[in-house]
Amino acid sequence: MRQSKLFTKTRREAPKDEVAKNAQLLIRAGYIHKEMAGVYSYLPLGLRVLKKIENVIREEMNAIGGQETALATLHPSENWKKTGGWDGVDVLFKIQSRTEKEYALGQSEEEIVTPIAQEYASSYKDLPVAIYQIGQKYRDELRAKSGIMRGREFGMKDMYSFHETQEDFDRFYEIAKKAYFKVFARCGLTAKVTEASGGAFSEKLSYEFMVLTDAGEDDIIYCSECAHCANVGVSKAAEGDMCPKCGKGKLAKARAAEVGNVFDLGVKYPKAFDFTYKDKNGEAKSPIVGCYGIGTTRLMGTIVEVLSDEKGIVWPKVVAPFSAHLIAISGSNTDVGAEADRLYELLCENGIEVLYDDRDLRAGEKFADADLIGIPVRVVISEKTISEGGFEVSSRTNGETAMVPDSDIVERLRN
RNA sequence: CGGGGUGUCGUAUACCGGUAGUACACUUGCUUUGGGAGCAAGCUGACCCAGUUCGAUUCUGGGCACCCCGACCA
Repeated sequence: MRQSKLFTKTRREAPKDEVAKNAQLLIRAGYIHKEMAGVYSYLPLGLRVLKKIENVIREEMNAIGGQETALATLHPSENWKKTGGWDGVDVLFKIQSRTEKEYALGQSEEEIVTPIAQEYASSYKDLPVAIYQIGQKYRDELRAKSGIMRGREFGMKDMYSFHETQEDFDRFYEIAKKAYFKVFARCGLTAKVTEASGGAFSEKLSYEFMVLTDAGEDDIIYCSECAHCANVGVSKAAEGDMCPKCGKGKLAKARAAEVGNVFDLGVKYPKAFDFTYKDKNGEAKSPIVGCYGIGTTRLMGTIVEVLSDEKGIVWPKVVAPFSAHLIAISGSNTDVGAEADRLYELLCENGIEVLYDDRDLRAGEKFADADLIGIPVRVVISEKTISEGGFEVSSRTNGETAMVPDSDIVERLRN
């Protein structure tokens, strides 16, 4: 992508109505555009990041047997009335058509996925099964806040699994939990898993995946030595206590953002829809249902919150909009421009995603933009690098700079 | 939803009861070109509705929007 053709531009100032770091940086760098409180559009750069995050999640969900779907987001009200959600879920957006027919906007998909599973999973032979989707969710939040961390329209991956027994659900939960840790690690984050209350629709405990950041909305207590972690309020121990699990570590308190969660929904939804399958003995049984969510847009916001500095965003490689940012400092020297064009074509031919700053600007502005946009690797071509017979490659993460000869550049950028 | 705050070019800001200035962005030209350049010219603005007033962007009331704290939060 030539930056001269990129739809968006950077800006020096953050809008005064955004306080959250994630929104300030993402707007300044041209990733997102605010439409209203809690609703953002994703521009070319932002969509690239979002798609990469989705792909990481997709790969990990597929790896544990999840099957991807695209479920409806405009829902019949009857399904919500059957489960009690029509009156019981206060964040549910309800809309009325011209003919006064009522609909709900999907804030979650149990009401859609359960009847579908009912149609196809009528035998124990069809279980377990896990289906998921990645798409828009709508929640009528009383107060949207924290940029893209809590919106009224947002992206979420939600998976639903159906099992014969509680044991089988527990088995799958462990698998899903490992997959979740992989997702967050690949996105450059360290997640902790907590036990929390299940909310309005499950009496059982749920598990929340938390990433430590002041931009979060939850306070957690966690062990410095082992994996023990719990929400303040649920935890029986307090800050400064010895860890009740390992007995070695001290408990610390911190703010965290919930980037994912898992709920044991039991048989609530199958009961609401009269969904039973036939077991080996021909008896009708209700399947155990599990629900697994990851907020994709919130995850993107969390990455920005955690991985950024005073100059801008520092994307991890796997989710960066491009893998390299090529900057030509040519001035009036047409040789530099020609050499940069040649390298750009070479990288494209080799399948390397590169943002090529071919704009007629001074070096300082290009560097400032590159730092703000946060692509992990920067490649500079100038009179200086040409005279030294290579390209200057530097890391956005640690600032390390090296001269890389022409013969090695493709290989270097692949890694 | 309770409390608090803010609405001025695209963005950030200033001033003012007498019709709005600056910076960046944008357009044109010239110079410049390794860390947000310089000169010149140009374009662009008072959230909406009412009231007070000779006159309102400014004061008052209402509405709307946005932000913050809280409550809420699959």
